[in-house]
Amino acid sequence: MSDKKKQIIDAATKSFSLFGYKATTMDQVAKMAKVGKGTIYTFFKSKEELLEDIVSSVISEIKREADAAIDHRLPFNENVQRALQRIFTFRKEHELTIKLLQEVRDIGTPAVRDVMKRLDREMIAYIREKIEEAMAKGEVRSCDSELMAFLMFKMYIALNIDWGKEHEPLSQQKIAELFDLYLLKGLSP
Amino acid sequence: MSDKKKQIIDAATKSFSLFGYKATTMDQVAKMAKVGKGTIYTFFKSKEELLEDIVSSVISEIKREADAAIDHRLPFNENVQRALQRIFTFRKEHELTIKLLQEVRDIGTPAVRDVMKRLDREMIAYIREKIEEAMAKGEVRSCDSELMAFLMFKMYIALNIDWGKEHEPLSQQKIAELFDLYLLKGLSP
DNA sequence: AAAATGACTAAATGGACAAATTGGTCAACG
DNA sequence: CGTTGACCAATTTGTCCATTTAGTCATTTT
Repeated sequence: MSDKKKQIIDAATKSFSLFGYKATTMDQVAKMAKVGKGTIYTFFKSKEELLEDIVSSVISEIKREADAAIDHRLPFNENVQRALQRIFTFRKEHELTIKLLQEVRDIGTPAVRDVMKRLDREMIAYIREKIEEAMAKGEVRSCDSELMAFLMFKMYIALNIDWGKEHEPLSQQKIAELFDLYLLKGLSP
Repeated sequence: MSDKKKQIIDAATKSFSLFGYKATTMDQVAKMAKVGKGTIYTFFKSKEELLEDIVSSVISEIKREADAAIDHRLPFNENVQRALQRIFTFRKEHELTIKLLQEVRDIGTPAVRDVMKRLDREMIAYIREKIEEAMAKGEVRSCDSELMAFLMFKMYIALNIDWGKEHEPLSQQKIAELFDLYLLKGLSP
């Protein structure tokens, strides 16, 4: 990748993280990246595509991190939980995802909504892969992997994020227990 | 309840259902109810309280309907599903709840957000009661009933509402199966 | 020639101000 | 005493106009 493209991506990432997508101007990105504004448009056809590219990188990074959390000697239920935990820890701790999610909640910028929806879909697709691998190995019984991944994702959000809004947040340990008891029990072969 | 109060409640319910909370004016309600505007304020201290009272009635109505769906000769898992099904069918089919939920999504009117949050909390409390009754009878193993009710509620939303946004909606039968397999299995004594 | 640039444009946004609307009150009424 | 609608303060809406912004492209730089 060219030097200038990297500078642009770095600058935009920093600005999106700091001010959000809407409040970031292309002039600002150009200045921070120390390039002319026109240069940005030789690499990206619009502001929206710039965001999409950056979020694609984030998605790859999250998948890499989730993969790193997986230990193939451990059973499926343990691994899927480790992966989910990493995914949501990332979302909660990385400035860019924090800022973008906040922007969706507070302003509802359509471009950001779309891109965060894609992030969700990709995370579900990732979990789905893991389920299918486990199914192939006979670690879990056969099931609709898309639906199962969707359910795991939603349940994790419920436990990890939603519950904490009106109650004392659950420990990772407690979440793991519940996950095991209620969701994974039904999956055992 | 006085005649005039009923007229006011009926008019407001109709107007909220038709135009939403924000787009309903107190003058309009007064006119529809064929009373002076001041009369409204002898029964309700504000527009918000009028909404709250109406939603309280809706909550009671939903609970009554859910209760009617329960058959004490059937096992817990069957009954809890029947109740949940009724609850969400109500939300999807009644003009008032449809309009108010739409208003929260599209405009985010704070008063409506608050009142719909309360509706959710009350539904969870209702499910919680059913769980505790079942626990007392030994139909399900002992557990944190609040947490369990919360999980059931969230899972039902995921299956009944969220899944359908990006996939072919699930049949009630399929939802029941999944519910049984994944959530209720972990609850069996 | 290819890559980079920033002045430029059309469109969107925001601010300031007036006009209209609305939730809530209360003196008067029957 | 229950009811009312004219009235008020406050918010919302409509309307300018100035500013800002995403995106383009003729020109410059390499």
